[in-house]
Amino acid sequence: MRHRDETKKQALHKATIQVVKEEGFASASVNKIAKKAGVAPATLYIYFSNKDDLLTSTFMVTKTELSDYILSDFDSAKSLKDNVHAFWTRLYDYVSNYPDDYQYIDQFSHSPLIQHVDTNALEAPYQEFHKALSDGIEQGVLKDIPKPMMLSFILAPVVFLARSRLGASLDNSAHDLDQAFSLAWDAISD
Amino acid sequence: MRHRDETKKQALHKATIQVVKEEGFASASVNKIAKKAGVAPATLYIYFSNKDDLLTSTFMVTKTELSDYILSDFDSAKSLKDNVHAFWTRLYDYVSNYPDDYQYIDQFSHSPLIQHVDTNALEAPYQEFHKALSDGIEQGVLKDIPKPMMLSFILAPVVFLARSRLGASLDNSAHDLDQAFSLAWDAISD
Amino acid sequence: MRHRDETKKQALHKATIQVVKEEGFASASVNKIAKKAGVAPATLYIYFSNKDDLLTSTFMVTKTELSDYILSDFDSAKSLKDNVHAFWTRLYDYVSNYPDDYQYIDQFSHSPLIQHVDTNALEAPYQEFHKALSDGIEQGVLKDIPKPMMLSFILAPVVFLARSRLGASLDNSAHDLDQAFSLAWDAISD
Amino acid sequence: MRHRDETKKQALHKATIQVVKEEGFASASVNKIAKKAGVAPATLYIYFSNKDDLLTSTFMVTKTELSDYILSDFDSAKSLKDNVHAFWTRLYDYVSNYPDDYQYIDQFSHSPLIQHVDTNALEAPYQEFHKALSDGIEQGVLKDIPKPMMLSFILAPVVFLARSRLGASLDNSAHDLDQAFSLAWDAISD
DNA sequence: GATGAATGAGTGTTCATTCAT
DNA sequence: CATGAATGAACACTCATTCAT
Repeated sequence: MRHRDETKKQALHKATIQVVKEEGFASASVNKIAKKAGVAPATLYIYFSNKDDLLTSTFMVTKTELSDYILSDFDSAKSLKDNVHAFWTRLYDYVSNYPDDYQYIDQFSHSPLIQHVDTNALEAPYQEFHKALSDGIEQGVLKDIPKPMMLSFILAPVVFLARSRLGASLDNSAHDLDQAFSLAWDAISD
Repeated sequence: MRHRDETKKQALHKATIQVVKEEGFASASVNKIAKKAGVAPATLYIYFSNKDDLLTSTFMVTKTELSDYILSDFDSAKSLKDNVHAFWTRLYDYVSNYPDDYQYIDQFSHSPLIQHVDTNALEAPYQEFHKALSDGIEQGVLKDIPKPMMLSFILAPVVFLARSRLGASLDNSAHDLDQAFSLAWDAISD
Repeated sequence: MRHRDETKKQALHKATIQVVKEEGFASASVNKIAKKAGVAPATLYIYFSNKDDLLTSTFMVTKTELSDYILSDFDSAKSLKDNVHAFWTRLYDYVSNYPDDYQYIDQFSHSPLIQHVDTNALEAPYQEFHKALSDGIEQGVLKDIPKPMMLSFILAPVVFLARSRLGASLDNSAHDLDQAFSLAWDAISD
Repeated sequence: MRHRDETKKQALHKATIQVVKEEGFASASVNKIAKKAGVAPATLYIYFSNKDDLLTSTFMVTKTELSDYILSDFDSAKSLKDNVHAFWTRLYDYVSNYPDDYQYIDQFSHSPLIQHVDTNALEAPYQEFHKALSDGIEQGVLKDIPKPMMLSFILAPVVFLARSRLGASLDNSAHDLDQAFSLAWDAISD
C-alpha cells in the first residue's frame, strides 16, 4: 500500500484557504479546492469525512497556528505591559503577514459552521495570558472591567486596522502602531 | 430601474436577510428567497438583474437604514462628546434590536461582493459626523490620530461586544455600556 | 408560464420502467431515466421530489393499472368459478402483454422501498374479489383455508409460469392455461 | 482459480449476503462488503475478478447450499409422496431458517446478472428428483402435465407463504403447513 | 498475499437563470 | 407584471477498480 501522505493533508488545508481567499467562503467548492491542491476530488474524502470536516479542520489548524504565533513571545517573567504589547504586535504581524489565513479564520468564524467547534479547546492556549490579565486587575494595574470588554479594546482596533483597506496606509508604520497600542493601553490601564 | 410595486422589492430585501440569517450566506438560494418573499423565482428578475444585484441592493438599503438609525440623534448644536455618545449608543441599539440586519451587513461586508459596491456613497451620510470629529481634533478635544484609528476605538468595542456570545451577559446593562463608552472616550480624548 | 405537462409525468413513469427493464433495478439512474424520457435530469425534480418518489410513484401507478386490468371482468353476478377464472386469465394476460410493467412491480416489491408504501391502499380494489372468496368459503364451494394460502395457489402458478423462461414454451397455449387453471381450482375447491 | 485461504473467500460470500440484506441489492458496495468481511477492498480482487464475479459466485455457492439442504432427505427407496413432502418441508425450513440466504438468491435471480450464469449446472442436483417425478407421471401417480407447471404448484406456495408478511402468521404452525402440502399434492396427483 | 491510498467516472440533487404563457 | 416549467452547469459525494508498497 501507499503510505498516507501527511503533506497532502496540509496541501488541502492550504488550498482551502487559497480558494476561500480567491472565491469567497460561499463559492469555495470541493472541486476547486482539490484541483488547487493537485489531487482528485475523491482523494479529499480519504483525509476528511466531508466538506464541513475539511473546512472545520482547516479552521482548527489555522487557529492553532495563530495562537502559537501570537503567544510565542509571551514570557511570564516580563511585565504585564510588555506582554500585552507583544501580544498586540504579534497579532498585527500575523494579520499583516498571513492575511489569507487570517481572512479564513474570520470568514469561518462568521459562518454557521463555527457552532459545531469546541471553542473551549481553542481558547486553552490563551490561559496564561488571561491569567496575566486577571493578575493585572488584582494588582490595580488594569481597570476592573469585564475581561471580554478589555479584550475588545486590545484586539478589536488592530484587527479593524489590519482588515480595513484604510489599514493599508498604516502598513510598516511603526509609529502609528505604537500610537495605537498606547491608546489601547491607556484605555484599559488604571 | 423604477418599478411600480415597491412593496415587492422590499419584501425581497427582507426575505434575503431572513434567509441569510436562517441558512447562512453560503446557502441562501434565490428559490428560498423568492418563496420566503411570496413571489415566484422569475419575478425576482423583474426587480433585480441577478442574484448579486439582489444581495448588493439589499446590502445598500440596509446599510442606509443603519446610517439613518445611527445618525438620527446627531445634532450639530450638541457637544462633541454627546454626539459621539449618541452615535455609540445608537449603534449598540441597532445591533441589539436588528441583529439579522446587522448580521447581513456583516456577512456581506466579508464577502467578495463588497468589492463591487461604491463605498464612498455609503460613507456620505457620515460626513457631518466626520466633520465634527475633525473639529474636535482641531480644538484639541480629541487626540491627533488618524481618523480610521479613532473610529476603530469607537466602533470596534461595541460591535465586538454585541456580536460575541459573551456580549449576551452585558445585555440591558446600562452600567456596562456606559463603562465601555467611558473607556472609548478616554482612549480618544485628550 | 408554461403549463404543467401531465404527459411528461407519464413519460417519466414509462422511462423508469424501461430503464429498469434494460439495466436492472440497481443500475437505473436518474440520468438514464431522464434521458430516456427526453427531459433534463433537473426537470425530473419538478414532478417528483426525489428518486425514491419517482420509483414509488411509478410503482403505485403501475400497480393500480394492474388491478384495473385484472378486475375489469369481475362481475358479482357471475359465478365464483367464472370470476376466479377471469381473474386468473387477466393476470396471465397482463404478465404476458406487459412484461416490463410486471417486472417493474416485481422488482420494486422486492426492494427496500416497498416498506414505505401504504400496501393497504393498494389492496383496496381487490375488496370485492376477496369478499367473493369469503362467500365461497362460507357456502362450502371453497376449502376453509387461510385466504393468503388460497391466493398463493391461485396467483403463484400463473406468475411462476409467466415469469420463468420455461413459461415461454407455454405461450399462446390455451390448453396449457386451462389445464393450469383446473389444477388451481381443484386445489382450492371442495 | 484456487487460493490457499478459502476462509477469506467464505467470509466474503457471507459478508455479501449480509450487506445485501442490510442495504439492499442496489446499495451493496464492495467497500461495505470488504469491511464487513474484515478485509481490504483490494483483497477482494485477489479472490474475485470483479464485483459481478463476487455476486455471481456468492449466488452459485448459496444456491448449491440450498439444493444440498433441500435434497438431503431425498431417498429413492422412499415413496414419491414422501420424497415430495420432504422436498417441500426442507424448502420451507430453509427459507425460514436462512432468510438472508434465501433473500439473496431471490434478489440475484431477479437481477440482470442471472442471465450470465449457467442455469443448467445449478439444476443438476435436482436430476434424481426430476426423475422421480417423471416416474410418477409414467406410473399414473401424478397428472400428466408439464414439469415446470407441476413444480410451480409444489414450489410457489411455500415460497409465497414464507416470503410474504402474511406468512408470519403461519410460522410454527405444523397444521397449516401440512394443509398446504395436502393442497399441493391434491393439485398434482391423479 | 495483502493492503490502504488514489482516482475517473458516476451518483442524486440543487443552482441561478430563462422561457413560454 | 407575473408566473411555474424547464434546464445546463455545478454541487457534494460514492463508486468499482488499480496502484505502489
